[in-house]
Amino acid sequence: MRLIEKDDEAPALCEGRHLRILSLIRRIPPGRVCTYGRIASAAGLPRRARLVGRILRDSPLADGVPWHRVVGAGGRVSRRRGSGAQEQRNRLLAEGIEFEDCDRIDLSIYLWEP
DNA sequence: AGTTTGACTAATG
DNA sequence: GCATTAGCCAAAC
Repeated sequence: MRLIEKDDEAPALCEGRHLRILSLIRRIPPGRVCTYGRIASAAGLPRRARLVGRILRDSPLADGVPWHRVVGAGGRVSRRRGSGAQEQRNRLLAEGIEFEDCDRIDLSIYLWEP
């Protein structure tokens, strides 16, 4: 039996975590949103909200996931590089989501929980 | 190998 | 409300 000499299994574990998070995001229905923190908790990773954002930003596996339906706690669209935030706003508006005070989403209406 | 950097969040003043 | 702090930790530098 071959001993594990290197860390060639670690990436698979990371990838599993990524996939678990991404598959949750995929389940958010159109016209609804979820938060980074809730996605993380639902994936069994409480207090790992930053990981969710980082995956959406970096992972090549994030192709095709409705990233625009993930918002910050309190229903705010997170800042980021480029015009992604505006794009997210547009997509959410296109799905019928209304903003309050021009920048906040009412989670009591639009929040989707896994 | 140590430090910095975030698509985050809850708590506190 | 806004600023700060602390917790979080994988990637990038």
